Amino acid sequence: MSPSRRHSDPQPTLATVAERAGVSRQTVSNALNNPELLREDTLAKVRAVIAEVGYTPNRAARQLRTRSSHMIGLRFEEAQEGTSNATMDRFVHTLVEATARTGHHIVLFAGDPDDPLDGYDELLRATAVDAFVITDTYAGTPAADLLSRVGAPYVTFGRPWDDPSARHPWVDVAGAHGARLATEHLLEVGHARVAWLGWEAASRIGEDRRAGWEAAMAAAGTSSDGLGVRITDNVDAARMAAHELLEDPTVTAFACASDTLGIGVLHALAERGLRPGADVGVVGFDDSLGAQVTWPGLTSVRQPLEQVAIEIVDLLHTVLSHKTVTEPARMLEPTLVVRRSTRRDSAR
Amino acid sequence: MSPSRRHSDPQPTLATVAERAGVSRQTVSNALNNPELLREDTLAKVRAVIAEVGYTPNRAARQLRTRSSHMIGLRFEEAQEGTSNATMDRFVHTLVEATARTGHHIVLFAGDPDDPLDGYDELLRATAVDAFVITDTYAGTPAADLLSRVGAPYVTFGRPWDDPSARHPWVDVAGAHGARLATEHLLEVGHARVAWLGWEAASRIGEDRRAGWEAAMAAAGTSSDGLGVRITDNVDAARMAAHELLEDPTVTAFACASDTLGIGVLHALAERGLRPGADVGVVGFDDSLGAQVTWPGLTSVRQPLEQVAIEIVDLLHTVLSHKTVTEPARMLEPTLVVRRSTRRDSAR
DNA sequence: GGTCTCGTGTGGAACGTTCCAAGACTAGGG
DNA sequence: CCCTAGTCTTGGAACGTTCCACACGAGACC
Repeated sequence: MSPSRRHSDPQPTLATVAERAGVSRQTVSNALNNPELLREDTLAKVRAVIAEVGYTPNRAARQLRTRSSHMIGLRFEEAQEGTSNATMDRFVHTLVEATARTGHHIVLFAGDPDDPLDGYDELLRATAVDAFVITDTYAGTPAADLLSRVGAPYVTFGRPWDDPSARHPWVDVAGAHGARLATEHLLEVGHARVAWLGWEAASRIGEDRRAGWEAAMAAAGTSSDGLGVRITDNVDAARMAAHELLEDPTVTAFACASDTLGIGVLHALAERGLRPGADVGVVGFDDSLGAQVTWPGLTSVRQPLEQVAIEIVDLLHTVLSHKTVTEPARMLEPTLVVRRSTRRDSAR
Repeated sequence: MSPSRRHSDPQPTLATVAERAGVSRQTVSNALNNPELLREDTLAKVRAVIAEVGYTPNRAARQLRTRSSHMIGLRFEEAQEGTSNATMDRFVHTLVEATARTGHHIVLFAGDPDDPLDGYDELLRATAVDAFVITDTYAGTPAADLLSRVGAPYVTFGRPWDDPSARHPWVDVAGAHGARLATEHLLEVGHARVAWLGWEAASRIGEDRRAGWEAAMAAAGTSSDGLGVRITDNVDAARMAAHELLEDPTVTAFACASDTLGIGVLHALAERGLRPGADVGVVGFDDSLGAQVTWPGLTSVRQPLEQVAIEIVDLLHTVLSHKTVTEPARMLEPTLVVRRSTRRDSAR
């Protein structure tokens, strides 16, 4: 029994592979990164040895030399009730899958909720990540500004609301279009006066969606006066607002800025003995799990989050390969998922 | 204007700091990693320079030398409808925060859904992560077995169902206890015959929870014969099962293995014109967003996911510092969140 | 006064990779 | 036959950090 016998064989390195293949280290490196430089038989031989010993390049060494970590930073925000938080993992999952295809990984980091910049520069200075994906553009874009200033690559999910002249790459979903789809659907189903339950005026996203509702109402030639309400994103606030609007019997439909609000309306209907769909139409926003499971099913605007993630990775890839981004801004369109809350027939 | 002027100053390194502070590289390294080795004034001087130039150690270099990346791998599973998926981001968020406190980060990776091992050894061989957190112990623990075999550290969320003799560190929530709490609560509120809606027998977690219901029923001296049902985790299956059970007028309460099933019961009640809480009691499991927003609010068993994450990080920390783990298995207890679906008074 | 210890600080080497400049071999042209 | 151009391969250096062995000076002890 040899005394220095290791519990398992040490990790194979470039040198190990080179020796076994009878070539130099650099040749093995080329086999991995520039295979076209090698003669066919040499390449085949090296590859065989790589497979045989199960060699994988050491990321740290590669990162040290090339100054690129193949890691993408994503600040994982505090789970805030309501908004699009619940839909976040649909997005993150596709992001992980899409980045994997280019050999990148997603690194999550936390940050002080009161400091939108916290965490970014630490990772950057430690050269732990190559780029960032920024998802919170609700409250301006301080993180994006910071990264621009230090010249770090990033892509945002969300347009630069405050600065239309910003030239950084971003992907967003046309919320106004989604609200318009929702409203048009309700009008088509036969509702004349469609109310809007939206967020406070400070929310850019909320105002954008509201604009879609207004546009659809205007296009139908219906006045939207007194039908639009701004409240906080919370079931009870929506329930109470719905009760108030339903005092006017001509109001028979609600388009909402979120599923939470839509569910609040359903609560109000339940309390009034009104049937969702048959009596009053309701549309939510985000197609969250809540919309899917709540009784009797809430029609909702679905954001193409998978596509958003794919576009973001595509932009990241372009930015990281130092190409100029020809089209840095991409706006995607949401779709409508119809459920029983907008079906006039009460048949199941 | 100097011709070689860079857009921004290059990253400061250990050498930069050493030179400015008039000490050697090693002394700066010690200031960071072994401050007790330095004289007080030297330490102060070095720290001042570090702060002044904004130095952060390069992770790649450190990782290369110390062979530890301070990264924790987490395979981000496909979002599967139902189960505890919806609650996953509550868990992940705390995990990120807790790991940050020890200077670690979470790296997400994807894997072929059909291959539970996919992705693990690639990260491992590339020395990209120090350890893993494994969250899917439903279908056995092939990933854990792989990691054990190659000697890689890991902690699982979920006990080793198939192998009680397994000695790896894990954290889990006592599902049986949760179901027991749910059932006892329903009995206390005045329901005599509490039905159980659970998953198929193949689910270890499902059977564990069911055992809690059976225990509570037995303790109350009530027969549970014919009251336990095994179905797939889906709203409609639960709705139909509830309709069937409600044909027996003595059945006035349901404990469920998931919120999805609980919501299915609420659908059935709505269709029968029965009032949740007042007429029939319903308890779900997981305290998902759905339980919180669905009308009129679903009482549910809440898993202490934040605590689970904290315990996992604690175990990871112990494992990574090569200490022997004194208590590798930790079972946490869930709590009951009471909402209107179990309130007999119909007052709001 | 020499030696031994202790508290501090130093410079060389190493981690595993890729960049760089140059070497070895092959083939083609004068 | 030599020179050159081109193809393929090579060893040395470098990335920024930490490990290691050792140097230095001060005080304690014999």
